[in-house]
Amino acid sequence: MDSPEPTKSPIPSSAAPSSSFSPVQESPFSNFVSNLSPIKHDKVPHVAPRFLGLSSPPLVFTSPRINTLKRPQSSNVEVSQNVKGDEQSTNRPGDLERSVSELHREMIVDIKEDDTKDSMSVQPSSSSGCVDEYLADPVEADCVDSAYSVNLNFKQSNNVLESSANGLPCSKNLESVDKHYSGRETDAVQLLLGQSEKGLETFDIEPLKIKEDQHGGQGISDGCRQIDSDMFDLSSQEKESKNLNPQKGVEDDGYGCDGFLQLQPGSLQMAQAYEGFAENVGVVTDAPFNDTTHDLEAIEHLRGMSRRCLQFGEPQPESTANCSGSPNLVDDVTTSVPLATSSKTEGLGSSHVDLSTSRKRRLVNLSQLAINMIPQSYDNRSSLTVSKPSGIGLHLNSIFNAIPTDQGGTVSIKLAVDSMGTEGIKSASITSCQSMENMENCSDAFEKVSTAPQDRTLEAKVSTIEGSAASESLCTMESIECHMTINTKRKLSSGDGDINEVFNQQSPKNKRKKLSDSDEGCKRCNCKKSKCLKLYCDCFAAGIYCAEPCSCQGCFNRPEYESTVLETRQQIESRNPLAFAPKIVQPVTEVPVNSREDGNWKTPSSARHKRGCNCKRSMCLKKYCECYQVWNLQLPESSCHAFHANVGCSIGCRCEGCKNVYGKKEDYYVTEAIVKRGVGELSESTVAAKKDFLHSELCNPHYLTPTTPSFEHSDHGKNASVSGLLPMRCLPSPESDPTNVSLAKSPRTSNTNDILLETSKENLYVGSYRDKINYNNADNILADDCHQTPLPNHPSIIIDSSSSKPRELTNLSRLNLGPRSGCFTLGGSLRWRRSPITPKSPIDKELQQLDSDGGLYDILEDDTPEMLKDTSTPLKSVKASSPNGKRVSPPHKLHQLGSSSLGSLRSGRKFMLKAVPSFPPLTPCIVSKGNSNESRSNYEEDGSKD
DNA sequence: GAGTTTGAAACT
DNA sequence: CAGTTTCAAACTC
Repeated sequence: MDSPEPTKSPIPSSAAPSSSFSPVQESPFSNFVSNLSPIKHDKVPHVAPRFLGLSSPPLVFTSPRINTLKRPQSSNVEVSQNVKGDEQSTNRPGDLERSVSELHREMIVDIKEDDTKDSMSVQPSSSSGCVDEYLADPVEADCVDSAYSVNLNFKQSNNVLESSANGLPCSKNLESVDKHYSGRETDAVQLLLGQSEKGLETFDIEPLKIKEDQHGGQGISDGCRQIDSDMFDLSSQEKESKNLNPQKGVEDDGYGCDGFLQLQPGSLQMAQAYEGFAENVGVVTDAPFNDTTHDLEAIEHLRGMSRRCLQFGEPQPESTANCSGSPNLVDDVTTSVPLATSSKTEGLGSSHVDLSTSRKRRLVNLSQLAINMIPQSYDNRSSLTVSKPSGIGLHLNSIFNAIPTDQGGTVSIKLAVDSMGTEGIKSASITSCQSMENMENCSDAFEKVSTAPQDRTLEAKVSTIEGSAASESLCTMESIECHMTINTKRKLSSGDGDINEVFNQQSPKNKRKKLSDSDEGCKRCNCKKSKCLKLYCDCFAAGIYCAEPCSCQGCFNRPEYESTVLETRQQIESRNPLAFAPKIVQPVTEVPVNSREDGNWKTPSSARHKRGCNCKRSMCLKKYCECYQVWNLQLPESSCHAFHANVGCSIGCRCEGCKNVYGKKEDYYVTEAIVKRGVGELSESTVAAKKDFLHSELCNPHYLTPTTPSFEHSDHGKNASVSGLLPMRCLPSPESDPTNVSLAKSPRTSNTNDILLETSKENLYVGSYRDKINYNNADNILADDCHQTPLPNHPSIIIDSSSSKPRELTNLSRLNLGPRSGCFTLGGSLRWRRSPITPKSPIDKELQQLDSDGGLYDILEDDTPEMLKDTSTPLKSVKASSPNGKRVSPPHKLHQLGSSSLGSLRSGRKFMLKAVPSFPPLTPCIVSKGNSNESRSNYEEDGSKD
């Protein structure tokens, strides 16, 4: 079911309602699809399909990966649907199209004028890319989270792209479009109009002419201002001419656009137009329309969305191929364009945005987007929830770590934004993203952005807007984007299973291109004897299906063997609930001390390995060391991103002669000792650090994947000492040692986080509780929505938000429970995942509180710490918790578990174990609903066992 | 590309 | 729980 079937299913669904794109449509199928594709995305480059349906098989990464995977899927699904709709629309020579085409022309003209000013330079996707990225970010975030939730926005973007694709009679046109950047917008428009036949070149020329003709009199300088007005006018005209239902658009906006797209009034309109797009068959036309009518920003958003969609699109093609009721269209789009097309399409979409968008607007829009995005997550559930981590527990963590490390809390946000933008740009031009390169690029982009005053303003706005939430969303966005690109690559490359088949369908060439483009970095497994059914296999461990990039032999980690995979996963999880949990736990604790001062989060122990390494000869200086190891996301995805875990060794490590560059075990002790000294005192610096840390964490996957800590906890602390961070946190568990918490924390507690925990258990609990509440509220809302309108209604939202999140939320809401022990653990992990975004607002509040109370950490910690706290035996070393201690797939199931056995919650382990095993199936809401009980039962069983 | 080294994962 | 084996990645040549 997970991968293949779902993908297929979506097709019909999409096909059925060609015109209507109601988010609901995405529902089950879309969810499945999203899940499937997302998996791929997660691994990104490789497009490794995750184990969708597998309830137990945590989707690969219960935490982040799943989300990422899902996102792409959702996007794909949506896209497929959209495509269908587009096809229909495009195919239909409706009056709307005509009118639209006309409008587009006008639009184009206007845009060009604007572009000439702003974008002329911008045209190169790069410049626009930033904005686009920003805009896109939201979308991406949606996509990312959307794993479950199908972001309307994303859909819209997808729709646009698809529509464009549809409009393009020939894949070649798309390519040409890509090549002819300037012509992109026009091309897109034309495509939308169905003028693709003429060819890109003609488009380029025509639009220009049009500009001259229509706006010849207008100065370029006027472009921006007038453009806006013109845009509006045009939009209104278009609407009228098209007979499009503005209302629909508005309503739709309510879904997706409001959340993300709502930027400015104009942008809103744009968003609406987009939404209207999705709904209306003439989506394509709408897209252009939006571009023209709405602010460039909106366009960029759309573009970014489309772009991301495209990126996802790679997977999309798969999904589309699988799902698309009309293989022709799919084939046309996918095969002709495949990955490349996706990128191209992105380029197109981006180009539109780029051209149209002006920095200022961008800035504004971005800020708004950031804001909107946050709400959207709630509203839409889609992106915000993104649960960055969803992408990948470890990987994400590593990624996030990297980001924050570089620039720290707020900075990380900026990076996220910037990176988003840069990524978008690059991705536009370059579909394939190379993990490290991408990151670097992102960072570079970030720098660039920072340099630009406008960008700065944006950044500031973003940061201010939702603070951590925004940053998170952004971060997630970035990661998502990266993943997206990677995923697309992977999708392209991946041909395994149905999903893979889909890719294959697209076109080997495309795949190859993508692979080649993106991917050298994206390594995948090379298993020969394990059949990719053991943790030896990175893919399997990551919860991803093996794909083309893999050179494994006798691989069973494929959609075709889903049942086998699931069973195996279950077995492994039964042995070690944390087996699939992220290995790296966030550094919450450590960051503050050394790294902060230095500004290096990475440095010493920003993140910790769950179990800790056991190096004896490598001195923790080689990749053999899991702490030092460069986590290429461990997953294929990671490989692409190639994020360095940069995890310092900690007490948990049993390494000998540790020389870990990122933090020696000895150093860790020292730091701990220092911390201990100051533990009792929460200096302002610590508080600030905490704040920063929170922000960073928000961005960091760890939060998303608090599981690790919990897991560690759960591990029983076999290595109590082993798991540096976790143990630290765990120790504090009030229950276990309320009074001695600090003591219990022991050395590790030294970490600021630990300190915080120590400082006030109450605070922690309270904070965590609050978080829970907040999250719960949001979750509840989401959950309600989900439940009420499972997939269909809020496909995007429900589906994605870290796919599992909705479930979790629902579970949480159910559980709601409370009291800390159980609730906390679950809530924490769950919250984070699901609400990295949603929570933001709450988080911000909490941060503020923390400021005053220093409880922020609590929240953060709560996620894991609570888990840990709950864990009866904090000291148990990580190993104990998870012998393997590898990736603990966190959370998804945690909620369920929590729900199932609140009473058992106390025993962190039980909880953890339950949670771990019960990874929510990749499939979104549906699964969650249906499986929730199962997972619960499982958890409960585990708990009973415990 | 083949072989070696390494340490995690799995097994006993 | 400890020890051993298996495994695949990382590394070296």
